Amino acid sequence: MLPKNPTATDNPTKEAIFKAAESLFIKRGFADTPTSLIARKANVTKSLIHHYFGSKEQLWREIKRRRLYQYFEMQKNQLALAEPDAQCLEDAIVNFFEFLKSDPGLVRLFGWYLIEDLGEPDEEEQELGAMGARMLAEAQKEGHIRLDVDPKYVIIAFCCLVVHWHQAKDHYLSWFGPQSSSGSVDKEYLENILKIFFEGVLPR
Amino acid sequence: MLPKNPTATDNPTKEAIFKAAESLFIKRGFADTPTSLIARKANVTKSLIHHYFGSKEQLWREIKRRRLYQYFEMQKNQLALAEPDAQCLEDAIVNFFEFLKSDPGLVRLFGWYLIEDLGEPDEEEQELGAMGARMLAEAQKEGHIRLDVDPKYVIIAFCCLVVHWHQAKDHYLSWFGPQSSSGSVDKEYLENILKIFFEGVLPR
DNA sequence: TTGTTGATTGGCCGACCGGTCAATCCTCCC
DNA sequence: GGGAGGATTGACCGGTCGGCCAATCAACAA
Repeated sequence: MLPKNPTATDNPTKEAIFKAAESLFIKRGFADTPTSLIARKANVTKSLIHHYFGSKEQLWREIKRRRLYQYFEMQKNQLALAEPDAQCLEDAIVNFFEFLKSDPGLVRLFGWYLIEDLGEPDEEEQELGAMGARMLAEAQKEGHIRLDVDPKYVIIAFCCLVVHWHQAKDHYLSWFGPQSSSGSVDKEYLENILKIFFEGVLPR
Repeated sequence: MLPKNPTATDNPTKEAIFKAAESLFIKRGFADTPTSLIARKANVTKSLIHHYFGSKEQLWREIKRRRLYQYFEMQKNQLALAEPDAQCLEDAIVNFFEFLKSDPGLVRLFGWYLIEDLGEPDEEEQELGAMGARMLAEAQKEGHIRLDVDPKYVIIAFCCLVVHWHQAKDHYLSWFGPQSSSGSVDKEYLENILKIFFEGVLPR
C-alpha cells in the first residue's frame, strides 16, 4: 500500500485549479471568493471545479488539509531528531520562525482556519503538540528549564510569539511609524524575543 | 463643542441594527453575513439598514470604528496614569489580559480586522503604541528593565502573548486533550507567561 | 386642518451566486 | 474504423445577493 501523500496529483488541470483557489482563498477568504473567479484564474470553466472537487467547500477543505498536513509533518520530523535541552528549544523557535517567515500564505491560511468555525482538531497536530510538551518536560528533568513553569504553556507562549508576529507584524509596526520597517525587523524581533523568552525582561 | 463620542446613538432602532450586525459580523465575518439576516435579527426590514447606514460596507466600518475607538481610548487612559516601572508593566499585562478575556467579541473583531484588507492605520492606536514604547524606555533608563532589548519589540511580544492566546486558546489546548480545559486555564497561562516574560525560561 | 419631516415598509431590480446537465472533444485501445 | 471513457465546455437553473424606490405611517408644527 502506497503512502497516502495528499500533495501528490498527476493531473495538471486539477493542480491549476488547486493553486488558483489556494491563492484566492488565502487572500480573500472562502466566503468572498466566487468559483467563477477561481475558474478564470485557472483558465478553465466553472464546471471543471465541480468535476474535480465536487463543491466549493470540498475544494477549500482539500486545500486546508494538504497544506496543514504538509506543515505538521515537516515540524514533527524536525522535532523528532532534536535533543531535549535549552539549545534545542532555541533551535526549534528559530526554525519555526524562519519557516513561517518563508511562507506567508500558510500564516494567512492558519488565520482563516482559526477564525472560521473549526471542525474536529487535527490528529497530526495534536501529536505534534504532545511531542513538544514531552520534550520540554524532559528538558526540565535534566535542569535545562526552570521547574516552576508548565511545559504546556511554554509551548503555547512560544507559538503565540511566533505565529502572531507573522500574522500582525505590519499592523504593530505601523504604531511606530513607517521608518521602523527597516527590512531587518524580522531579525530584530527574533533576537529580542529570544532574549526575553529565555532570560526575561528584568535585568540580571 | 461636544466631545465626539462615536458610541452614542439616541435612536433605538438604529442601535438594534448595529447590535445585530455586530454579533453576526463577529461570528460569521463580513462576506458571509447577508443584510437580510441582519434585518431579521434586528426585527426590521432590509431597507432600514440602508436608510441608517448607507450600505453594508459602511455599517461594517462603523462597527469596527466604534469598537476599536472605545478600546483604544480605554487602554490609553489606563496607560496614562501608570508609573514607568516593572510593576506597572506587569499591571498593564494583567489588565490587558483580563480585558480581552472579558470581551471575546472584541478579540474576534480584531481577528477579522487583521485578516481583511486593512486600510490606513488608526491614529488612536498609533498613539497608544508610542505611549507604551515611551514608558518602557523610561523604565529602562531607571534600571527596571534590561537595556539590551528594544522597547518596541517588548510591547509587540507582550501583545502577541495576550492577543493570540485569546484568539487561539481553544485550538492550542486541544493539543493536550479535552481534560486540560480545567476552567482555570486562563489564570494558569497568565501566571506562566508572567514568569517567562519577566524572568525567562532558564533556571536562575 | 394641513404640510413637513423622518421612520418604516413591501415590492422589485439586475447581478451574481453555486451547482447541474447534456453535448462535445480528445485520446487510447480493440 | 469505431467506440469507450474521461476531460472540457457552454448554456442554463433556482435562489440569493445588495440596493433602490414609491408608498405609507406617525409625530408634530403652523
